[in-house]
Amino acid sequence: MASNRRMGSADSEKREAMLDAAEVILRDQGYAALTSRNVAEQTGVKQRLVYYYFRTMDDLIRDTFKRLSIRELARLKEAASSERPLHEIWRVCINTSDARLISEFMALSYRDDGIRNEVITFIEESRKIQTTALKKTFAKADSTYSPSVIAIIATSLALALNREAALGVKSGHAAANKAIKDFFTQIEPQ
Amino acid sequence: MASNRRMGSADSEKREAMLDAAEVILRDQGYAALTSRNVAEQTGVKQRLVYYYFRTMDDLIRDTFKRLSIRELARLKEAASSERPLHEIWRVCINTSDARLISEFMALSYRDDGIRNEVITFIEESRKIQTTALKKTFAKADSTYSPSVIAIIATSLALALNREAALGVKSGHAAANKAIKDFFTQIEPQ
DNA sequence: GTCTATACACCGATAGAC
DNA sequence: GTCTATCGGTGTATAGAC
Repeated sequence: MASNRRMGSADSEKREAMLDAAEVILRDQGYAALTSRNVAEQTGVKQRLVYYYFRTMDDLIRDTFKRLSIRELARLKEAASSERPLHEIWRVCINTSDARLISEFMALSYRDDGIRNEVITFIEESRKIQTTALKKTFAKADSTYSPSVIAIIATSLALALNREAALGVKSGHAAANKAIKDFFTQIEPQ
Repeated sequence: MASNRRMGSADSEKREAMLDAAEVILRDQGYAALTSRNVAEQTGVKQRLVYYYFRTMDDLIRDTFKRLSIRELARLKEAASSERPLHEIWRVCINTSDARLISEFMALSYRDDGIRNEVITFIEESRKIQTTALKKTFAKADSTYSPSVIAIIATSLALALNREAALGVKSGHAAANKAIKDFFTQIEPQ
């Protein structure tokens, strides 16, 4: 039963501010705290206005992830087209969005079809970008490693290092980071 | 302000049933749905009884993770003392708790001090078990790989494979799994 | 041990004024 | 565009009867 409530345009400044607020709330307080009242307060408006820009709270969460996804894929593409793609992609993965924010979207993706589809698309897109970059560089260096396997391992490791660092665990991190960088330097010198 | 409400003992059957219910709810519906009403319904009792066995809902969540943590560490220890520790530990990591359940505890650990401490202890304990097992096997095989780096990489990869499989993504998984197993077989043959 | 009943806060979403 | 006011529903936690 769709209501015929009036809605604001998608390029409004207030709307962007609400997406910003949603990111902050998700990161700091988790998805249970992502309420229309909290978004309104953080944005400096009244609760009712949130429903002027978003049909439901689910819509707001999805749009928040979509915006994040576009931003991260753009960073990856830029890194892939740089002079040292392996090193630059690793740098992007290690300096990605806050681990707390990612973990919220992960948890949500298992129960919200809309977010799950967005997350799957993001994973597949980023893996494609990474694998393509690795393939090119490996070919130049006559390496026999499997680009797709290295892509999965590096992504997994970067996520885990970020997650643990956010928790305060860091034993063995420096060594793992060095091992990956040494491996990439061997294939992509200078 | 602690209340002097009466409390049930820690080894009651109903209490265990409530922890079981909490795991199911967390896995299937997420932490926002982990309410005293839902736990009561799933356990077949009235809401009030949940507060007879747990002082607060936070206590219930923490005890749920503690029980899970003990169970998983026991499985790891058993694997480490088997005849083929590397292969057995990898098997335990790949067949660990449901990825959805883990992601809920991960998200919670960033905001609940009690859970965070339990999670940190779990990570450090399991890493110690893994690294010790790797060290022994590597020494026997004269391998020069760093046990702690391999432990972090393998754990990260297992978590990522489980997470993506739960989402429905599986491209490159078979190859990654094979690469790890080949590596372990090289060091730990038969 | 287990229950009914209840206090009080907060949630999503809407109607309709300005 | 932005607001006040409000609906019905659900959350934690408690008092106290049986």
